Amino acid sequence: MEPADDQLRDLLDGVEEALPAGELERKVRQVARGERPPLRVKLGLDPTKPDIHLGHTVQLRKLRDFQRHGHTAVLIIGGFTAQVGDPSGRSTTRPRLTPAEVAANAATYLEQAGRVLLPERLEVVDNSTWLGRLALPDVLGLTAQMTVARMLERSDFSARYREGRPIAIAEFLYPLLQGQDSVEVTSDVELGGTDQTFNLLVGRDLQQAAGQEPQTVLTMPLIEGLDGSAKMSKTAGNTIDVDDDPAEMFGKVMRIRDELLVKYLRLVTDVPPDEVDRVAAGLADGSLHPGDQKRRLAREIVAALHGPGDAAAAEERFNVQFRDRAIPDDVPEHPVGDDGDVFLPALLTGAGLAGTGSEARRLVTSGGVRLDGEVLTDPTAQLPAASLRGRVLQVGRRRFVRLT
RNA sequence: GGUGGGAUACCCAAGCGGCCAACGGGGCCUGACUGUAAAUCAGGUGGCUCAGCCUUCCGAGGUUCGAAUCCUCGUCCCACCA
Repeated sequence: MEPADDQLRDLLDGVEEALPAGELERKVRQVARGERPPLRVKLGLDPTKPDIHLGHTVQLRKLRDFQRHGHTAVLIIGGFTAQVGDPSGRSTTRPRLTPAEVAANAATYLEQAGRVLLPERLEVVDNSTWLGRLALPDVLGLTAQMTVARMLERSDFSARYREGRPIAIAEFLYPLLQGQDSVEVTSDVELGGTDQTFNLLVGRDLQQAAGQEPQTVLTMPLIEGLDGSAKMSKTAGNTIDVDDDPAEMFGKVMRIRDELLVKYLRLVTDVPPDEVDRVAAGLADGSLHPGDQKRRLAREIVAALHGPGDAAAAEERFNVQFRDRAIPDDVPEHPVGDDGDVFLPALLTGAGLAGTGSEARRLVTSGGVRLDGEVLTDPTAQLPAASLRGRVLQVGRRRFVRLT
């Protein structure tokens, strides 16, 4: 184990809050002195949606930091808790998922989380293995540890309560279940987003009641999504998904707001902290151009999740499509008939470039449809099928189809 | 359990018998500008081979020449009281 100071600087980089203050330092030093085994660091992911996005990777990356320093990552797939629904930060009750949906999501989560985590010093467990076996007396025992008043101290609950929106009793149970996970895996540290603080602290209480040393709580900042305002979430539809293909991922990163650049650089890339500080200063005094730095960010992110080769290819494609405003060469194909005329709105909907004929007409009317770069103006054009073969139909700046 | 109020397009929200495919805002889409950033500006945002037609305003009936608007029943939501 390396010197504890270096390790601590690394582990605390980007961390929003470490509770209680100084506890992580103490634990890490104990490990460094050989007074205790490597730390067991817990991160829970509820497979409520099919894909992991960049927001999740903030925590996964932190978990990997611990792995790199010799600690053990305990990744909990919340097969059971996903069906309860985490109320954190929610203004409404989450829709409940079926076990089948949860199982399907869990499979993709594991694969996607694996792109960030190291394969060694990794434990993966599904909390339905123990939570699913709790009997009513066990559940009552858990609920006895928490008071309604404490639950209502949470801003998300109190806001909902005040505004008369429903809070399901199952939602009160959620933090207790998450805390029970900590008892089951005897975690020394638990990671989570800042909106998880309450849940993470409940784990401490339950561990103490079970005679365990309570876990240290480490919260990571939430990152904003593509729209720049809300936190990144599937519900808001503003995610950059781990599973996005390289070109799409590169393009999405280029679309984030400038204000988020430094935060992303710090939280979702391997760029060293000192370097991030240097970039931040350069952007502030105008010596660095945001466009260049965003390119770099996009390269870093795509390279980390797909590979350097894919990152270079994605950037090249980006240059062609947006800098040169040319037509990329790997566009999907759509067959046109052999003979007769093709009605333009039908062609657009058939190729998936418009949802309805009406929408297609509107797109043409507003000048958003191009054929080989040439703007089409007649919304009801009848085009000879033979003349379309091999040409590229385009809607807006991003959607292309090659007619064959 | 009682008494009031409400359900309008993706979201919020006007409309309260014809001028309503339905004001306004948000979001989203397209265009201009640009660094596929932000900000700004313009247009669009139910369907349909579209100067027209068709289907919409929680659901089912009804009144009327005519209903999102009035009546009846049903469903769901909210507030106050218990």
